[in-house]
Amino acid sequence: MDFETVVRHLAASEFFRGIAPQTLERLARITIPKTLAKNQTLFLEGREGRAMALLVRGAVRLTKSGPEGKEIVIKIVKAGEIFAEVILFEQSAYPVSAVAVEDSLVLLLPKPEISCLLESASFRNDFIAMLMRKQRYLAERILILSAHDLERRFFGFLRAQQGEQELYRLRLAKKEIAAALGASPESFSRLLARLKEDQTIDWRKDRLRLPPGFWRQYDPG
Amino acid sequence: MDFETVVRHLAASEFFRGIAPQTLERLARITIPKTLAKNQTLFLEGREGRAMALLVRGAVRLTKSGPEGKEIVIKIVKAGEIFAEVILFEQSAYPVSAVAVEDSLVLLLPKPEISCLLESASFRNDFIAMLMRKQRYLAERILILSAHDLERRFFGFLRAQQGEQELYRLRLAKKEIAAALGASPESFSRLLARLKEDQTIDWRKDRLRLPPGFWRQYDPG
DNA sequence: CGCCGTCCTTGATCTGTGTCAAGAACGGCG
DNA sequence: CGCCGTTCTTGACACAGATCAAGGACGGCG
Repeated sequence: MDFETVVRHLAASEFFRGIAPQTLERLARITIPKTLAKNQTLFLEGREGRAMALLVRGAVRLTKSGPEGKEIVIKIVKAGEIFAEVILFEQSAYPVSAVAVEDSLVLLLPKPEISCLLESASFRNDFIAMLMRKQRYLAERILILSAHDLERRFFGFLRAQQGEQELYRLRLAKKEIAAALGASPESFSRLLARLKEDQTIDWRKDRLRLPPGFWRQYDPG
Repeated sequence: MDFETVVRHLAASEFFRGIAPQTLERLARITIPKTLAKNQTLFLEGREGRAMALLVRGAVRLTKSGPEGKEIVIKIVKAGEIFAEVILFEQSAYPVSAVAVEDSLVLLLPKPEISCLLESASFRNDFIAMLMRKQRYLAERILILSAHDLERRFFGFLRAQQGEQELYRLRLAKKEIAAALGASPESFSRLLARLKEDQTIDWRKDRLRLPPGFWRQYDPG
């Protein structure tokens, strides 16, 4: 990938929007673009790292592993988002593993340059605001995983992923979604069977349709 | 509480350690000290707020409420920690409720002054590092809640609270601990009964004793 | 001391979800 | 097209933990 393209991707990202052009070029000079095939691992939990990542295209699953090799999904990163920024301060080991769930393109941004950018008050504010949004997201996820049943988690997932639509395009495999919901593929399959039975959803291939006005009468609890 | 005491508390906190004395005094001038009785609410989820908080003494439970009034504990804040810093950027509504679990003392630090402090590179680094620690904590908590059984969560809680000791002082009521573990009081009570039966623990009043070498042979998974 | 409210325990039962197993559907590839 | 590995579904079963209910212990206070 050529330099110009990297600059364009950076400039297009919500995150680096406000950065001065020459700063951006300096940044672009040290960013490492990397394409990931579906299921390819970007980094593993516990490994050392010195770069944070901007996901330009695709989707990446962040997981932590529990007892007996159980993998818990912490977050599915979507295009435009930053991840692994935790590496920039204090600790140098990734707290999660990152695996592409679709063919993806990431830009790796080495640590030192980012620290410089933080001198700028506006970038700093954006950066901190991003961290706080993540903190809220994780707190919310704790709530969802421990207080919502699978059905609620599923509709919450849909909304988080693509907003309150009537028609969804699901690019992830069902077992991927099950994992993201913190459930087994079997349980998720049973949930879908039940919802189909009740006429609440209509799922064909990767398209999911909800009845009109579904979200209006839906109570997130 | 007098001005000098506030300055002393601020200076003593790990968080404001590196701050210049005159800056600290300026900060102290606008901080609002507040004592909380056990079970007193500091703020409620969803309410507007403009101040973050430093817990000087005591302990505070942060919760989110789920369907049917179920309260999920996100974190138990211990003395010396900052909380509600999420209020400083982007959104002005608290994402959690904060209730004292012991008699406590908090210092409320209004937003504008903190923004100024971020100009200092060293404070900024500490601040961001703190945010990242929290992010790790929350990700870890997601793992613990969804992949560890109650017994593991209990020992993990002990360690997180007071490190790997043989003797613990538990200031919280059992039902508080149960809630912090994401379990019902009944389940927790049964767990304790079982562990007592197995001679793994000895719990009298608020003192808990583990057999010597317990942590060496304990596998966190 | 005795009362009362709260916390704790214990038992019985319920339920959502995990696990195991086996077949069915799908999708890529030769 | 047919094969084979993967994913998906379905059924039977297991189990941790929730819930409901009731009794017991404790602590504060009059």
